[in-house]
Amino acid sequence: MREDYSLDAVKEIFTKFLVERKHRKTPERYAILERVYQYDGHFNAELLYKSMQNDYRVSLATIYNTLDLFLQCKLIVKHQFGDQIAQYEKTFGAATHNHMVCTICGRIKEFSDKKVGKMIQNKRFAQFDVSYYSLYLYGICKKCKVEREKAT
Amino acid sequence: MREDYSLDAVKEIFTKFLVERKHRKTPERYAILERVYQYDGHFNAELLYKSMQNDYRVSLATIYNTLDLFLQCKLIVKHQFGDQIAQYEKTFGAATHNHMVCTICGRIKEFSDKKVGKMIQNKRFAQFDVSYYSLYLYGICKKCKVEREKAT
DNA sequence: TTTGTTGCAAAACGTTTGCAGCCTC
DNA sequence: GAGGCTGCAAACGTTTTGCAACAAA
Repeated sequence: MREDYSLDAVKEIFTKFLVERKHRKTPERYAILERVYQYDGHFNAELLYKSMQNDYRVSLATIYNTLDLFLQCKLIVKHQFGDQIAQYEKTFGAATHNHMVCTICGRIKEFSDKKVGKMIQNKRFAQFDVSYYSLYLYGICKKCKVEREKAT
Repeated sequence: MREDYSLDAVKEIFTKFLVERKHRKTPERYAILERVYQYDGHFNAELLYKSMQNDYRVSLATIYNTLDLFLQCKLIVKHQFGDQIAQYEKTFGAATHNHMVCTICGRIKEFSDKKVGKMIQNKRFAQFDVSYYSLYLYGICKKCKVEREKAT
């Protein structure tokens, strides 16, 4: 994941991917890519779909289909934090970070730690080509901790 | 997560939890707990349900309800590796380990690395009480890599 | 006796699929 | 023009919920 990027660079990567795989360069795909890269944090398919309806006509099916393409060319990453809703996140322009998930309220907090990434990069995993990783810390956030203490 | 444990110890933890929270000690709950602790690797709700049907009559609803209790008292851990099916795993008796998920075939391989655990233990997370963590490495497993190379 | 828990079935939910029409290539 | 891609709606599979009957406390 890199912090310096331009939307054009991202589009270029996507175009290259589409051409290589002999997929078509449809306007829907680029419209979705632009919207996806407007999100700074997490988003899900439903949210993306609703946010696009005002200015672009796309179906949920196309959203899902297109998100899958973005996953394949690693322009986004997919998370599933305990509930059934898949969360997505852009990879370019997002600093490497990990997630703390509150097991009470479900809120997600990000934190960065270069050590984990370095450790994974340095380690050789037998017979496995690592393309990315996710580190989730589950626990209780400050807010819920305070509330719990108040209750007793 | 500890490697030395007895089923009795696990039951005791569960009983203590039920009493504390003023929940009832039903035979179904203990039957499910026993079955859950017979699994060495991952299992899902459906699998657990089907495996119990032969020797104990429980509904899927109760399975889900009970798994949730086990999660609350940390006797199991829940994973969602990309697909929609939640996977569970016992915590006692399972060595600390992380997961490598193949993005092509979905197969999951475990690996252990003490460094990650230590790093997390040593780090102080601002305003967040960590109870456990999950580290997932996504990539391509040996089998899929070989097959892909064969294809070209 | 009270009320938390159960099984059952139906509902809910996010996601996937089938298909006719459309539009890249 | 061929066939990949679209929107739409229906289907899917996992999980949740409502409710009457049951049983732990």
